[in-house]
Amino acid sequence: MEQVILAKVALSAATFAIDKPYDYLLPDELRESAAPGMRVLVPFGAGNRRIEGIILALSRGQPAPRLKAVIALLDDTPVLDSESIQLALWMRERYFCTVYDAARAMLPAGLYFSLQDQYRIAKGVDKEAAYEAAGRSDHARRILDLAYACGGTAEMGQIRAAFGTKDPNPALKQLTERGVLTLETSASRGVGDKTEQVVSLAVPPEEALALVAPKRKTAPLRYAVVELLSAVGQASSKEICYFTGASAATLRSLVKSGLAVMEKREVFRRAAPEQTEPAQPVVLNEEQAAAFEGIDRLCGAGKSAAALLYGVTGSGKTQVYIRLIEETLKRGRGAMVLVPEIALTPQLLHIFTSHFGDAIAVLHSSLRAGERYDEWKRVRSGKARVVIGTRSAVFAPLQNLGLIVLDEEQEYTYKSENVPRYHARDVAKFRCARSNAVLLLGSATPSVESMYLAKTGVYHLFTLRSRYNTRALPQVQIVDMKRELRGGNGSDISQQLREELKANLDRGEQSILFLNRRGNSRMAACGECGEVPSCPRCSAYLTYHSANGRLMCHYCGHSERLPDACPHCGGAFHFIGSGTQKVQEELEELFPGTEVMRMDTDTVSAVQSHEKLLARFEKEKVPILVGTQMVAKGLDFENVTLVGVISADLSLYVDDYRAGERTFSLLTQVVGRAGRGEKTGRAIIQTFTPENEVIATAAAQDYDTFYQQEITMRRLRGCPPFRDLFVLTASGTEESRVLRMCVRLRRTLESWFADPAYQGLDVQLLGPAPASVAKVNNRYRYRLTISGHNSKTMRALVAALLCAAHSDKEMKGVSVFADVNPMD
DNA sequence: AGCACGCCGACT
DNA sequence: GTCGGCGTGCTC
Repeated sequence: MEQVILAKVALSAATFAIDKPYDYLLPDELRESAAPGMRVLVPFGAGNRRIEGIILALSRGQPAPRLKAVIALLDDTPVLDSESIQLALWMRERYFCTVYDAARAMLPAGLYFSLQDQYRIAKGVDKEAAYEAAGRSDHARRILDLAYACGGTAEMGQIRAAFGTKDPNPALKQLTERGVLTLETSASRGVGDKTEQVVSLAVPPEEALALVAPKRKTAPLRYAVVELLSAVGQASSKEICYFTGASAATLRSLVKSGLAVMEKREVFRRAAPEQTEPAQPVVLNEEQAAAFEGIDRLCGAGKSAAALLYGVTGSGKTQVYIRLIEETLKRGRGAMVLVPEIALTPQLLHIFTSHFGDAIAVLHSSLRAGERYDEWKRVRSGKARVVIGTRSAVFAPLQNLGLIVLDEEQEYTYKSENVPRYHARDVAKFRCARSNAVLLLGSATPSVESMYLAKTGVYHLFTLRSRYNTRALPQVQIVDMKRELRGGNGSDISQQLREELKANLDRGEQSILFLNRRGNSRMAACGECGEVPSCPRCSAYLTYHSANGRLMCHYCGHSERLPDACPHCGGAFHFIGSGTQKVQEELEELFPGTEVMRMDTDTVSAVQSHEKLLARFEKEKVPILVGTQMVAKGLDFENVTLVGVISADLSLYVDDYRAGERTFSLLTQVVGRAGRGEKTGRAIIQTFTPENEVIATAAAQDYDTFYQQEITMRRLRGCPPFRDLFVLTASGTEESRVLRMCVRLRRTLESWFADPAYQGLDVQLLGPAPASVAKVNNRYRYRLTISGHNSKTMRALVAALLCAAHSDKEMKGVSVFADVNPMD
């Protein structure tokens, strides 16, 4: 029998339950150019709607009767190599996402296509014949009217809009079958690539305002947009939406009514790479050299390995990284450095640029789509052989990978909270295994999991115990805030801290105060009745953005103007939140005439200003800096000799097995900020629970004791690394149904576990319980947790459960997803 | 998810 | 009689 070429394709339209490689026939004319890793346009489902897919493999095979054919190729070179395809398949199994979800995470947004279907009147069909074919069908006639009105082609979007709630598909199908219409699909490159939408007024501002003013009450957004444009002339549609709360639809309607015009404008790509002096060669001290040699030996062995570099704050891990990368490049291989957040590591970026210059590509989420795409291409082409970036950079198309460094590996930003819910550490491990590369986890306070694996010999362990220039650790003092309170001091600043600050001011030395808050956001609260505006769609408070003066919801994006007065009692609003402002005020009262600099999301908007603030703090020797978590990271200032932690407890008493680890890490980092220069540093930790072991060990900078306590607790409580938590989240608009879904899931699992085949499986079911944010976007969320071991069997069970939930007919409208060891 | 097929009520 | 409602089942 005649052999044909089959393409195995992962589909963008597939959900997890139906996701698998689908077989398509590859037409002869595509045989030459098609290759695995290319995206394709294929028909799918009973309606043969055209969707995007990606070729996973090509093979010869027998023509099956129900096989459909690939319509077109969307790429001329593969966008994924075979390793990436393997990784995508692995991610599906590991993170319960579709293969396409995984592929999407690997590609820069600038590569996305948006598919547009359009129906064209077929060649050689005249108007009369067309309407005859439409017969008495009202729908078909309307489609033809539309097509002829638009010069013979009607876009699917137009047709849908014209039909409203009615379904145009039967009529379209009829016309297509009778040869009157032909379907064409065009693929255009995705959003934001090199251009942005700029909106400006089409008429003079006064005229525009006069036109929208009468309807100010009924169409406030239109008015707000016109008002903004009158003031600023033109703005990108993104900015307008942010500042006014208008949607893209509002902008379109303004354009449609002739008030505004929208045009695409080129935006400038990548700011010219900062010119830095070539760096001096790195000189390692004895300890660093030992670690370097040990790790480099692993790299040279050409086998995959993982190592943990445990180096106390200031022990110079970066120098070790640089030497390792140099050697990796010498071997002709590529290297990757992952950091928790690019904005917080300007110094690190600077150092790497000065060492590797143009060989570096920087990838992180706040790059514009075009910039990211450019960097991605530089990596793929081999021009850039060192990649530095955040979580998603772990997918960079770096060839011949030799080394991946995960700096500050304990940071939670390495875990994705969106689909695909991957952990960069796991993906890095996979890539290293495939490329015989070395994974290096670096940290001053390693995650308990990683240290456990290092201690049990799974990872090689390298330790840097001495601080750079053998500087002494700061002297740490714990202050009991309960006693302060009893002593009549209700403020945020204890007696001791005040005295130390005074001493620093007298000596002309600088101090940093750290507020241990998880979020940096500000809420509006009524001064009279205490009302805090919350989101109408989510069970969350709205946060106040001073940049646009609006209240916004972090979960669903809802945004509203800050009311002039409390809608309940008419009282005035004031702002509560990270509390940095309050501390700033207290300090200004304590030390009149002293400048107190504040750093939180309210004073920091972009990467730039974060750096600028710090530069000013350093250069002008601003006496006191108050800030949230962003002051804890990577700041090295000679003249800072005092660090104060205002409220050490706040991150500790939350319902998360990682709370201790996170608090220890934060406190250690903050304390390490003191005394980087010639002078010895001091640190003060204020707490209401001075007896707490996490705080005590952090104050003593005693990771080993902290680790021993924590690992014992993890073992006792059945938390990672001893067990894994599979969290299933059900969501839907009806709370009772969502809860019922969780109960059903639990029952299903219990019945499966009763099967003798699973007798040996060591599992425990917890919940259902409402998610920490119980409602998002009007959808209620409940969670069911399975504590067990992340084995193939367990993952298969969870996958089967998701499929069962999907096909549960009584549970329509409730969706379920799974996450392994989530971060909240 | 999204679409077709199929089976019941209210309309020309 | 048919148009159109939404329950059910499949997607190469």
